[in-house]
Amino acid sequence: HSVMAPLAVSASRGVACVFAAKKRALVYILEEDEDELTDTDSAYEEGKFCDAFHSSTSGWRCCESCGKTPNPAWPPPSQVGPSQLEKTEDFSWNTSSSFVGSGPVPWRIAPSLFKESNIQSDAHTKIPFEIDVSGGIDLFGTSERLLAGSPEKKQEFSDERCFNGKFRVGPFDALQNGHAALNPKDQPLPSINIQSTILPKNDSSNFSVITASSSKTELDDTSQLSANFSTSQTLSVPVGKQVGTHYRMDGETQVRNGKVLGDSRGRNQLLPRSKSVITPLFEKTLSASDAGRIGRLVLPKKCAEAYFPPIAQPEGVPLEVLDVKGKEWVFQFRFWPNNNSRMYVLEGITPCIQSLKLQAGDVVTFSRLEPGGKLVMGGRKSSSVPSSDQGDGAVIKGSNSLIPESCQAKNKCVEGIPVIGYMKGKSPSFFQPISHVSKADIGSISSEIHETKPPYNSKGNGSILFSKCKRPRTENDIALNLSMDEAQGLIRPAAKIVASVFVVEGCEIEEFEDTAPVIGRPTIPATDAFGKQMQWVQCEDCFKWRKVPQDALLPSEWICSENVWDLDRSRCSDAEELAVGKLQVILPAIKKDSSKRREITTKDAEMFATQERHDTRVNLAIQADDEGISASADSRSNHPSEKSPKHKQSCDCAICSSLKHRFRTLMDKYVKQQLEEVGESISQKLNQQQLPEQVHNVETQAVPDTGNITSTWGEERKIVCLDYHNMQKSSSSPLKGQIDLNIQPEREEDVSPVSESGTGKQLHPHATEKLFMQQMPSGSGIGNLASTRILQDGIGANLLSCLTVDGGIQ
DNA sequence: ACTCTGCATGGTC
DNA sequence: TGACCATGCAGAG
Repeated sequence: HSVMAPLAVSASRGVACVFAAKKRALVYILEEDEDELTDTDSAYEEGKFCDAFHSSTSGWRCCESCGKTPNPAWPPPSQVGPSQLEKTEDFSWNTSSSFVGSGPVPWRIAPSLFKESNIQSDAHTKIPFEIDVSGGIDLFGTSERLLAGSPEKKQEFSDERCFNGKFRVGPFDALQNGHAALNPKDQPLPSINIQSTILPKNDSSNFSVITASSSKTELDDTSQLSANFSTSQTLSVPVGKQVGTHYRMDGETQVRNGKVLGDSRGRNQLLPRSKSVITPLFEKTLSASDAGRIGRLVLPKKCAEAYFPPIAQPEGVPLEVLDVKGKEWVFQFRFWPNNNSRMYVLEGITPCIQSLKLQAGDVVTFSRLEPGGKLVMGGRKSSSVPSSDQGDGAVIKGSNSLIPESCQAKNKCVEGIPVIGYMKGKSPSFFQPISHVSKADIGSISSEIHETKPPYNSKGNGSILFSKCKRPRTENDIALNLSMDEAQGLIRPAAKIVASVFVVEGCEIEEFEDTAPVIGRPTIPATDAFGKQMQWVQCEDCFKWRKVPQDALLPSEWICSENVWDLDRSRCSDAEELAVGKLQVILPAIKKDSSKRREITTKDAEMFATQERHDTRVNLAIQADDEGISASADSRSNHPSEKSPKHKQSCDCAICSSLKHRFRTLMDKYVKQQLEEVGESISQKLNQQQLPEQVHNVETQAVPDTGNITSTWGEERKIVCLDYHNMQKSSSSPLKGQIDLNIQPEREEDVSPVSESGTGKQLHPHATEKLFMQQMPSGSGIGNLASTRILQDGIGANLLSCLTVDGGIQ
């Protein structure tokens, strides 16, 4: 440890620490809220590096024993031409002066997905995209879709990307001999956690770059894109049928227009037939000069230094590049001295640009194809990516015209998180994490160009959230940033639709094909006397509980009249199937007398305010997704209703439905988790007290002969579900457990009871928990969960009641 | 006169 | 204020 001295620290957002030893260095950017990494211990403890810390060996190095090695940003010496090797000598990472150039690259992830998982990419994690494509390389983004890194964990497909040559590296610019060192690990908001690292690989100054790729990729029906992570997690997505896909991956960094391309989605513009790994590097919007006849493409300095071979002489080196068509080009990669700096250019690109039919305003992308380490150059027509690079700017669907000039001119404000998923065709991307998703992103998505926006801000702003775009971020922007992850959690597949689940970086990704997710009224799964699966649902109007088929997908405002399965109970005036007493045993949370709903307390008001904020975000997310760019523009500053149609409670649009359904799923999971804890406590209690008979009692009471609660989730879960329902009802919300899709953002801070009372809706899991806790008597000594109470009160018949009550704990 | 090359300038961040 | 980069421009070919 002693040899590892911090070379640089402190960044406006986050802390960058550089450790160098024996010509090896590592830049590590800490998350904003993380404690400053001041020693290697912490890094090691966080599992950033080797699985085993080699205390006997100084410096970070290619760890043979762990198999973790720096990720070469550029092909190893063997793959680099002689001239390049020559140059590398000039750029050796010498001891403490190792870094020059880029500083921390801001990484952001889709909030929710990884928020829970708290995924932290291993600094050495490589997230190239293993692509198996049969459609050839798509350079124009007409068929692009990216999978990327931080599923959010930073995201957000990871996120530091370089667009137009600018890394989002914060104040920390570590350059050595003109080579940028990137190491983004920035996850300000709940989002995809992406880390990018450039490590000096050896004395010959080859450096490694771990890039999080994020790009959008739209694949043809036969294409397959898979992201192969060094962590052995793989993502295989049948692109052609991806309707809604949750990607949760940690990504690496890429640069796009100076921004590292590193989202959770890897742009697979390059689609070789054979399985190859493509690591998106960066992209740049062609300027007039770039696209001019001169044939010189100005390369973003940091990108050039990070991903192109190091050059010591202005003459540079010839660079072989493949285009999407597989054609090989040779450009001269060189630089001009400029203000004591360098201006990197690719010369001789005109033929290639023309071949790709690119022009000023279009985007040229650079990726690296493995094996071989060849550079692949792609392009994307600007027309296909409306305002894509302008990110935060006001954007109108399909048009760049509304992009703030400041953003357009410099391709700044490129922000947003790579679209996590997308809806084929014109469907909005349900799963795009609103967080960090710029309006432009939304716009591009809605326009069938599922473009991934590098969150990277050209000028090294370092944070998507703090884009240098002149337009001040509005409250709605923030809401968007916070809501998509949550919104994602609300989406669930339609009835009978089984999502394909695959795991990426330990995160489950649900993929739905061809069927938009839906939202249904919460129900309580159960089994009837014949052992048949069914579910209980409460009428929206009379609050009576009815049995419906297990596969029944009910609208959020389901009422008795819609009970087509039991016409004898298709009216609110019809009696319930179960006697009150029995029903209460089964559904203890039921409170049939709405008049007895407890009054809203201050705490409740706060709780509801939280809900409202949450829902507002969801609402915004919905709008953004649903209405594309125009919606985004609306949501930015105005209440949805002011410029766009409201989503009614009964709205059955795909987005609303999806969110509602997803919410239910999420709720189930949450409840299950909580109940597992409760159950665990109970089990412990039982073991301690040795009261098996009480357990029996519980089961007996919870499983009446009629309407037995299904064992699908276990008893605990059932109980919580009931409580959940009860809480909903007890919210005194006129909306009764529905998501208010039209909450005004302006009211986010409005915590008045009046406000709350009018915005009752389904609770976000966390909100539910909060409410749950708030409902517990403060002096009851109840801990975080009812389990505590259960332990205190014992188990058995008290179990159910202790968890449910008129909105509180009995 | 035109193109290419290298550098300088100025705007933006 | 400095870095970056788009573009202009002058000199050379």
